[in-house]
Amino acid sequence: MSQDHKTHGSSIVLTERGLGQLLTALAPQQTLSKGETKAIIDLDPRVAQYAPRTVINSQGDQNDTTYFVYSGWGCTYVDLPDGSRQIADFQLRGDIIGLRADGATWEESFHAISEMIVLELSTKDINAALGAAPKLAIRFLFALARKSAIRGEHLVNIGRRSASVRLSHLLLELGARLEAVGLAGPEGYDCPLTQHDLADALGLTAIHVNRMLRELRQSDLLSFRNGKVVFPNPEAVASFAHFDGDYL
Amino acid sequence: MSQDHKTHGSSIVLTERGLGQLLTALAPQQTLSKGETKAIIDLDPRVAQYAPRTVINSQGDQNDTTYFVYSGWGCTYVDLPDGSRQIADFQLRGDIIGLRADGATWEESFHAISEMIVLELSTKDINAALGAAPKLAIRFLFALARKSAIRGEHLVNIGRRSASVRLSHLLLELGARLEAVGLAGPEGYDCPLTQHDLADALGLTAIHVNRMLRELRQSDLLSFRNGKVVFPNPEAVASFAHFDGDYL
DNA sequence: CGAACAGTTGAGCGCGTTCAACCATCGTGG
DNA sequence: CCACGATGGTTGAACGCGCTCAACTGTTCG
Repeated sequence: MSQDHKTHGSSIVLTERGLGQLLTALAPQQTLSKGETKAIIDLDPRVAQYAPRTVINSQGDQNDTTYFVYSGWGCTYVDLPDGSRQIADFQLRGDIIGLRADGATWEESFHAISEMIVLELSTKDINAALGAAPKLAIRFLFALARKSAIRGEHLVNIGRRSASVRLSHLLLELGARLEAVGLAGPEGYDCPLTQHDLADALGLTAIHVNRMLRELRQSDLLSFRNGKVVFPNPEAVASFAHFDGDYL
Repeated sequence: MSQDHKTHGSSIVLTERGLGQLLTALAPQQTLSKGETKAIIDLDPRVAQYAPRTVINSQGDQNDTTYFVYSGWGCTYVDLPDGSRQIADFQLRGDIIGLRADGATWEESFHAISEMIVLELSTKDINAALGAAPKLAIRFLFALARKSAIRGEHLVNIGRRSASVRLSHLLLELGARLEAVGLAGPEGYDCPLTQHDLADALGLTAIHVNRMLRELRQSDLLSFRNGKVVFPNPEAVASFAHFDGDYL
């Protein structure tokens, strides 16, 4: 527990070889070529570890950092003047956070939910490197397009679906994303989220999330207790939630 | 009035010089260099015109097209099994739609609200060209990052704000985006949206949008009648809606 | 042992919905 | 030319989903 993990995380020193291994694990959707891996390593990324429930980057910070998630759960969100919070997306292994135009402001905060290990790179350096590594730029483009599709699905979810469907859909999405990086099976997964986190992602209150979870449990659609999400009947929930993972 | 404008639009033939002019108008946020413009022209884009209220691209279509908006208003949305609709974003002059990984499916529909003129390019061709034109790839990356930020703000809007604030926020956002491309002043703009469109973007019903518009009009915050949005007191609405255009 | 935090359950309220009319405008065809 | 249907907008009444307020339980950590 470093003295400054709240804003900077504790730094971990890795050999170049270790970094390469991290990176191969970082691109689950699309394997990086050797050249691409090298392009990132040349940027001299910092590997940082953050304790659970710490802020990694706060909205409005003039912070020039882009993050790659190696392990743990995080979320990007915005705090509102009235004290409420909206989570835009959860950040899991392999996700990229904060990629943007050099100089553009970053209007969301980034928070570690469980303990996280992330790669930190200078956004400016990345932008410079992308010019020389077009293949890498395209990969980032597609990663961003995927993230954008996920946000689109969240919009549909919050805008047009009932609370119980909304909740099941999100838990199914997280399951599918975790499965893609080998952290879940079709029957369930470990989930460090609180009911409050879920509420903030779904535009609900924690109290109502609680009631919906009970309802879903009682209808044998899914159960979320003690940090474990379980789908007793995967087809049944998917159909109930109108979940189709093609957008992922 | 082509016989097939419903799915394909009527094609317009332009000289290379005309295309160049179109493109300079297309990148309002960031001026394209000559080389970049040429890279796009080399892709042999098709200029198409769509009648108001026609579908340009339907969700699930195996369509390999990326669109650039030259003029008019459109929206990307998804239709749900129960007949409701969620608009993810409105598409205005200069916006890019449908950029994605080669082969990735496109889970949203694209609809012309007013008459639209758009550039159509093969996504595959774009992907190929980006490899050779890294600068262009970075521009697209940033355009996408901006779109992603807009979606994030829409999530906040739908998830955590009351109907009247939500509505004002969206109308302010559209105003700011139009202003950036020279189609609006701070005091208002022409808007071809129906109350139903607004409802579908905001996760509300058209009936409630109607009531909120009346409320906002009566409190002198904004008026939207006969296709014109007017802000009698721009500072007052912005403060009421907690609108800060930095994310745009 | 007590404080802090997450989860649980109940009662009642209110925002936004649904259902139902009705009006205004516009393009069309008899 | 006017009748007509279609579309978008407007208003009222009542319902209900999800919220607020409040109390209580369970667990973890100092």
